Amino acid sequence: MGNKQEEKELHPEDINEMMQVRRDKMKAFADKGILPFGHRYEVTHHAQDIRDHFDELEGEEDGPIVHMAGRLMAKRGHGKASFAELMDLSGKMQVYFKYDVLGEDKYANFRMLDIGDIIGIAGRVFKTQRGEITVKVEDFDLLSKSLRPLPEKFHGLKDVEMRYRQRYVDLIMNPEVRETFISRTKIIKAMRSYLDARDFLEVETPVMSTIAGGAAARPFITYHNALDMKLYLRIATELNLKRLVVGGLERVYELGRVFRNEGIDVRHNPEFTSVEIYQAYADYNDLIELTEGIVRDAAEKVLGTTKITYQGLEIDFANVKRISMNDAVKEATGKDFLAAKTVEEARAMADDAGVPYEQKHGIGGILNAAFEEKVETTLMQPTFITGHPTEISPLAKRNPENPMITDRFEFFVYGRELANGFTELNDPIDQEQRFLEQVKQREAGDAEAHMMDRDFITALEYGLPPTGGLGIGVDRLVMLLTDSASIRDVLLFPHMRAKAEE
RNA sequence: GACUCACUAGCUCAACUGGCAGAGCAACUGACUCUUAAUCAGUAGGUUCGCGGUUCGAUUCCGCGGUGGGUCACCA
Repeated sequence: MGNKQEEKELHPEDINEMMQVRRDKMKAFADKGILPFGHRYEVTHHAQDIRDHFDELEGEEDGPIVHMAGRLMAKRGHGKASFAELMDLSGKMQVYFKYDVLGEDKYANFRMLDIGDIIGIAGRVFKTQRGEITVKVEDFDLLSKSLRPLPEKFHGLKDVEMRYRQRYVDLIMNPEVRETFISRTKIIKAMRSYLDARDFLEVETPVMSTIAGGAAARPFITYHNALDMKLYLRIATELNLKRLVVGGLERVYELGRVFRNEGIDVRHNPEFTSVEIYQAYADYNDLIELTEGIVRDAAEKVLGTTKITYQGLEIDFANVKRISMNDAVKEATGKDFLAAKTVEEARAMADDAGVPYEQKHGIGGILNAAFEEKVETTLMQPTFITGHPTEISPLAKRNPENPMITDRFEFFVYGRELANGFTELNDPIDQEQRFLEQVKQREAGDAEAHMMDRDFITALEYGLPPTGGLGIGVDRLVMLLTDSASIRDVLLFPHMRAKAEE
């Protein structure tokens, strides 16, 4: 007890009784000459390897010795024999500690272990009378003493705030979380290999820049001390990638983080992962096919099928629809906005259809408002919407037949935008006019309108080949393929407000 | 940013209209050499998110604040 008092003075802050007990055990191990925090351990088998190769490994007396390492997740003591569960990357394995095998001292050491401790074991594989594959421990080492108690073994960690803030505990306690993030990595790998196989060059462009362009969004602002200047975190990779196509890198893509200073909800995190892809001499139709291919391939590689179930809804990526924005709106409202000759006429149609719009909207803006209001959330099955108004597409090339609209598409699944692409605007004169229009909107108070990017105009003046471009929201694709309801469930460390103290 | 719901032991959750704050798991002590949410007996563990207020009395009612979830707004 005197010892306990001493320890309390060393850690006066918030060490509760359970943590104190663990610190005492750590000290007891150290007093016995056992390092509570070990060094390396030669692992020969993961839990899954043992299950996979049980036939070769089995043998209480003469089977080979296997070495495993992992976290102790459960202890079931029976006096002089105990079962425990050891969890490694591949899963859990039952291990058996027996007084007769280990001897008094080591068995006493085992009894001192806590759930959560990381140990290495050496033992032989056998099957219990109940038929469970188990490793009978002949020797073990404490590799890392755990000083904090884990959440409850049966219910796991439920508190969503703690799951996001302390993802490491979530990963320990909830195996499906681990699966989700393994899937995330597989999806990203699948996208890379799909693009690499088609001769796309993966590149990296600056995250910090003096102009945040390529999307309609408010940027984060940071500051460079030595240069004494304001910098923006990128909101898209688009303009730099097109510069590279000007430079002759005909097929490029960048898979990386972009940052947008906007609200947070189940679909939005301030930083998110996008992949943007540019292909010279292609148009938006080629990119629609590429989008379909990427998504289908990722689904097949991760799930083995293009048919997924998302939040209870069956979605088949092999069955994709395509319809123009105007036709989709026409179907939903009976109004042909592109037939409107004047803004007044379009406004009357919108009023009639119960679509709210703003004064700044032209015909195209009103069509888009009608689409967002009446169509977007109904697009549950994979659907490519094409022909977006020029007014809302400052970087897309106009449709040759109808300059009101662009050769653009957006890919919707479950009522959400998953990808966006278009034939790139490569006419520097037109691009400059569009930027000027954006700047006007910006000056009128639209913080999300584009900034003027003179150098980008210059690049276009050197000549951008006809090019198709595409951006995919990687997090959203991962959500769909892992059946995750919130973007936070596919981000290892979603953005959280800083805690007041700590 | 608005609205709304939540916050109780390490974790998962209880506590009727305001009346001594409880359980399971985890922990601790003991029993137990094939259990698997092991079992059995016992013990300990709380600033009920924080600060105010109403009340004889607040986990409960009211106000302000914090954090989180959801919906909306903005957007991908």
